[in-house]
Amino acid sequence: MKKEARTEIPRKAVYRLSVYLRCLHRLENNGIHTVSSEVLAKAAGVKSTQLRKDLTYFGQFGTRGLGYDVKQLIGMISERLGTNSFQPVVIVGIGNLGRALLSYRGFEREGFGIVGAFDARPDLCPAGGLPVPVQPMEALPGVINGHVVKMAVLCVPPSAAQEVANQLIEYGVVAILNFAPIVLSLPDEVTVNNVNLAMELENLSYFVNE
Amino acid sequence: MKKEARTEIPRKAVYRLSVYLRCLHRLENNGIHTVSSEVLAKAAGVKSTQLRKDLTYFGQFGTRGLGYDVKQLIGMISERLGTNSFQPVVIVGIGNLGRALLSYRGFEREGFGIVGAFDARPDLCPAGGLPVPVQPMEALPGVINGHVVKMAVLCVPPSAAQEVANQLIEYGVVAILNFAPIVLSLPDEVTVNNVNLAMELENLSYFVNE
DNA sequence: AAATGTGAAGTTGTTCACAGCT
DNA sequence: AGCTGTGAACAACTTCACATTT
Repeated sequence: MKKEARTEIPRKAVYRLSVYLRCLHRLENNGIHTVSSEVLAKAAGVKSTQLRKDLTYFGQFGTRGLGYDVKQLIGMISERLGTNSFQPVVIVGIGNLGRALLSYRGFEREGFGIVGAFDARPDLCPAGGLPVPVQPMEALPGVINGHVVKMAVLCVPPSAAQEVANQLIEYGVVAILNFAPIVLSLPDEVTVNNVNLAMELENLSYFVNE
Repeated sequence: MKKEARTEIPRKAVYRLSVYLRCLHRLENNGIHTVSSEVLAKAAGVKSTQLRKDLTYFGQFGTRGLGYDVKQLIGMISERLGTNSFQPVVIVGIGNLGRALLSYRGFEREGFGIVGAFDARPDLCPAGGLPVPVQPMEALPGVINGHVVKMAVLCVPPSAAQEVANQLIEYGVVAILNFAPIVLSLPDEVTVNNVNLAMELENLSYFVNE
């Protein structure tokens, strides 16, 4: 009930926006200023009509007979995705995967910054080479409040995931990137994106058998 | 043109099969032998009609008035997903993420086994604590042939991804789990699942602004 | 009585066809 | 002439309603 106006925009369209953004950045780096829906769509692996339809969910940005201004489109999409402004993120659960994500440089480049890493047993997490220290769970509410954190990455074991998610929500987080292989039950106003590596492999496996 | 019969089954339904499988395993561990579509669907976070429709793509497995046999369903889904038999996997690109995936134990449990890890510069990959040694790219075709590998996990930098993907296909791989943030162009008979962490965060970020 | 399986209806997302700018 | 923007047609997926089975 809070996601009015924007809820009408297909979630898949929002996903594709990220793909377009990446392609546009590549074009920009190559010194290209203007691009047609045909060309951009091909780069993004979609049909040109879909690209145009996706963009019109957000407004009119093209020039008929000419195409789209690369810089302007980048600006528009970045703004809509909220990657223009700095977005603080916490990561909970510093096992193998959590550590890898902490070390992953890709986030900063896109406007995200990890402002806190947490684990139930920070003493068991080798601190070597991590950009931020691993803190105990007790420190979580303080950091979330201090940085006004709205987004969290969840890498705890499945048995702990629901409980930790509940805590995150309670402290003010409204969006969770969940790597734990369970279905979280959370209020509707919270957005959850699930990434399940075993599931992706299983899915591929299905298609391997012709 | 090769995916006859099976192509008719919605890809999303295949994805959900993995979710159901996980829930069924949990039920089995709790000593539950029979489950209704209502209960299983709730556990999986879908509607019961959808669960039933998904299952009927593969046959009839329930008993009216009673429900589904947990063990039997597990067997059926595992077989369809191909996780009953051992599925060898190679992983290419042993950076932060690649290393994390190598150390991730979840794969083995699901019937997958990493039979080879490869990197353009194995000398730069600290070998400590990895279950398999990191080999140079030259060793790739030999391993793929030797183990009849059909699936690969791709964690190389975006600039190298397309080229490495082409090699993998050439050597006989038909399914790729791609972590590189680019759109791979590959023949239709190859299945690609993309996982893009920055994109998942961007997507969440969109929903953070109400 | 309880719960599955399924055609039909409904919903959502994609593509077409072309009108409308530049 | 070229390319965008968009209502209408289409396709894919989901949900409903209920007949069917145990």
